[in-house]
Amino acid sequence: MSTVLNKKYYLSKDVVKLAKDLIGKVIHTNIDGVLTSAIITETEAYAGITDKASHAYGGRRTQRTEVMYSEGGIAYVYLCYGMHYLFNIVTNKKDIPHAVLIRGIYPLKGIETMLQRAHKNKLTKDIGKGPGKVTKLLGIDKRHNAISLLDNTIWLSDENINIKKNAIIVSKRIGIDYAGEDALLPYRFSVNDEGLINSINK
DNA sequence: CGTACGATCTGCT
DNA sequence: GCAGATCGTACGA
Repeated sequence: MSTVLNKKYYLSKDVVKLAKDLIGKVIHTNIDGVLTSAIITETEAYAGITDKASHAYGGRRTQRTEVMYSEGGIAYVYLCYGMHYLFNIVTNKKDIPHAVLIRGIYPLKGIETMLQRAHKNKLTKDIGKGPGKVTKLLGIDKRHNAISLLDNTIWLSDENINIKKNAIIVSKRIGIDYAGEDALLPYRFSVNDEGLINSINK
């Protein structure tokens, strides 16, 4: 049985717990006329105005970060290093800029399309490892910034994929050395390859 | 208006 | 392991 993640889910007050819970959930996109879906294998939490690694640190509100202050359940997509789109899920209630960055996925449906988008000819374990690759495979770009995740373009579901607790790795976040001591926070969650394969093959 | 740089990936060494 | 690609955003002048 499959359940689409609803508004209540995204309104969770605990962004770190949510980031962990999203491991093993399924993300679907209906973009450019193609349906794709993939298991979420890696996430990072960005905990609002007190988190130095967050774009909303210190309560910063700009045209770009305004999206993060919306009510949970929408997408925050932005360009990084001038060439990669990064996909985040905005969580918590309005005016609390929490978000979860999706850093890794593993393709389930629409694999042919994803291979084309990645310019690859075969499926590998690491095809969806890395936040820039996630958006590339799923076809997400800045057009999808601020869209609802309760609609039929991008949405998430719980397919009862059972990831063993001990297959989830908790670590510090990546690429945020500028965040001082907050760079050390255990806000990154990922499932190891073995745990992932075990969950898919049943 | 100018400028510095980033929640990265790839290919070459 | 490292440099290069490449550009919107943020912020100071």
